[in-house]
Amino acid sequence: MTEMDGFDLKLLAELQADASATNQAIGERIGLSASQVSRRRQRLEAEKVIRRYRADLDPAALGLTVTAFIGVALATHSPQNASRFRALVKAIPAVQEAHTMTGDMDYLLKVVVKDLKALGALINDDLLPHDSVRNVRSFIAMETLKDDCLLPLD
Amino acid sequence: MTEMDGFDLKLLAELQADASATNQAIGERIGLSASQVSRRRQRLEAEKVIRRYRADLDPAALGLTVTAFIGVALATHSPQNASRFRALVKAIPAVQEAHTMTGDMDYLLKVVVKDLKALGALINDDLLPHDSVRNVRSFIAMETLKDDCLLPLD
DNA sequence: AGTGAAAAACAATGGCG
DNA sequence: CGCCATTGTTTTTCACT
Repeated sequence: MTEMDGFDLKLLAELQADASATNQAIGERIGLSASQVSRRRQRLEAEKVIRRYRADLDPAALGLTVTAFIGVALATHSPQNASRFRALVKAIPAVQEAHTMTGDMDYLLKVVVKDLKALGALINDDLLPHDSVRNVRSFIAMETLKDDCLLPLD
Repeated sequence: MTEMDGFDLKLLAELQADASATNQAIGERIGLSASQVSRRRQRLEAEKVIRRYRADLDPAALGLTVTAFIGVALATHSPQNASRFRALVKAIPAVQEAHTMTGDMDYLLKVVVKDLKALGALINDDLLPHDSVRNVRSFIAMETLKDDCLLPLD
């Protein structure tokens, strides 16, 4: 992995905030020519510092009104059980994030669904019946104050 | 907000998975000409269904190795206190998400930091000393199984 | 609602200072 | 690393169905 200088960090900051800006426009803001922005960008893509480009959609506009976090405790901690649970969460599109956690819960999921009924269905029909799951505890987000997904770049 | 048809949903699914694909390539996959993809895309942008385009960066490549969730209880639930806490989390770049929650914790934050030391500093220097905060409880992600940010589009 | 072919904008290279 | 010119690609617009 190559060293990153201040220009790279500024470029990354611009790109994660708005990837639709032209190399020219970004260059003007960070003090670099368009061709240099292009070159650095290609390097950062090749190095996989930039993983991909994506459109950021508005959940509310798509009728997805409920965000919730679900803490999951597994039935046992056998490797088989863990891998079956992994497959389960990967197969559920509503699951945005899944982390294995320290502390009393084994997994923490972030889910986005249409309404509370869909959340209930997800928990009762998908999660709880699965053999690997012992129990779940859900926390519903009433309001989202911040969700910008902008990594802190020093 | 205009009605969305099957083409729009397919287009959105493509764009949130890979926004660097050309209109031509997307058109071939969803069965539309490049010019139609362009026109629909502009409409979805104008309607703010597409909020923006972002580069998805690799936290590990940037030295951000720790993801944690922090549950926060406020000292009091006065409007002033709530708005001061909002300002606080918006001012901390390490905070990726902040939600007000049902249940026993008032806020749930998702933070990404360099290491455990930085997490400790964030909690002890930024969060706890703030007058609006009563206490916090943190959960550290050991491993992230899924973090694709792809909204479920029926 | 859609296509296809122009025109305009942009990205990507290479050479040079 | 900036600048310039060139080439190839992509987006966007327009005429048409």
